[in-house]
Amino acid sequence: MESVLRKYRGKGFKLTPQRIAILKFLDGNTSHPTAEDIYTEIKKKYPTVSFATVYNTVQALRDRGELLEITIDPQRKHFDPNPSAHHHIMCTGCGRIADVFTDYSKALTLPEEVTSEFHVTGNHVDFYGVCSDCRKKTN
Amino acid sequence: MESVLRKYRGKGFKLTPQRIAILKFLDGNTSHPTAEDIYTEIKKKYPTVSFATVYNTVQALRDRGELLEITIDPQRKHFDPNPSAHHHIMCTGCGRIADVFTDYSKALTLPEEVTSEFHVTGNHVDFYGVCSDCRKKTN
DNA sequence: TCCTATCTTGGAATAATTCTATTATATAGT
DNA sequence: ACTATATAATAGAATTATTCCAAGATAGGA
Ligand SMILES: [Mn+2]
Ligand SMILES: [Mn+2]
Ligand SMILES: [Zn+2]
Ligand SMILES: [Zn+2]
Repeated sequence: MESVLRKYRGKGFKLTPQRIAILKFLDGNTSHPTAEDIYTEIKKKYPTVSFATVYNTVQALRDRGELLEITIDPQRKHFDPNPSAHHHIMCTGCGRIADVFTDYSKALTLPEEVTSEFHVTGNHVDFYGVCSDCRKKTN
Repeated sequence: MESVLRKYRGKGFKLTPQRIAILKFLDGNTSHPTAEDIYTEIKKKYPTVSFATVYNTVQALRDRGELLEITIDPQRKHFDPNPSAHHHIMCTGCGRIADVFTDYSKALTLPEEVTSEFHVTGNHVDFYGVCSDCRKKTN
């Protein structure tokens, strides 16, 4: 879609072919890819693309609030092009990460001993479970 | 305390001097140390200790359910010798991680679209904020 | 079209973690 | 207390994730 690119034009964000490919790959992507996932995909069209470009681009997007770093997986970072407040569930079998769009903000209040010490700026709920595919396999 | 060691005697868990030092360091420790934090501490008494021993020991403890891996920090893993269900808040200034003992389990229900796909086994809430020390500094 | 700040790239550097082969030792069983 | 052996400690290499760097390339404003 052109709309993906329109968002970045004239904002001091250079739209190079590699970046455009990354933006298109991320646009609407709910798979929570790792840097390697992105790299592997972009490499199909731009075989000379480097990891540095992938990391540079996700950092630039993160700095603009267009992308989140997900820490749910102890092994590596995952990236999420949906920067709106939501949560995640990871399958402990295959590592797949899915979205959870429930708003828990009302319930996630903190005790006074914490709020007196911290100015709270955000929260994120990690759920863990086993997906249906993995349940079939282990059965 | 001897009680720390008593828990592991006669359970196929060898109590070597290095492990005892690690267990004592972790016992009641609420600082959520990294592997390096543990290594640095144990090295004071056992200068030849290796990272492999630290990682081997925390893995053994994790496998026994005596220790949790905390993923709240995108930079590195932290370890928590308190395996009971609780949550964390990290200061985005200094990286300090504090405990949150509120029980949110009642509120953290998942929509049917998620529960139909995942057998949920656990959850963890990450809070982010700025601690009072860091607020002073930035002011 | 030209200029230049910004980007891309390969490769090196860094950092976190895991692996491997060897040596050492805690502890169960005698 | 002694021994045997399963388990652990160690150094260092390997792996993996991520960042840094210097040199050449280019997007996009003037
Ligand atoms: Mn998401
Ligand atoms: Mn804790
Ligand atoms: Zn799965
Ligand atoms: Zn702080």
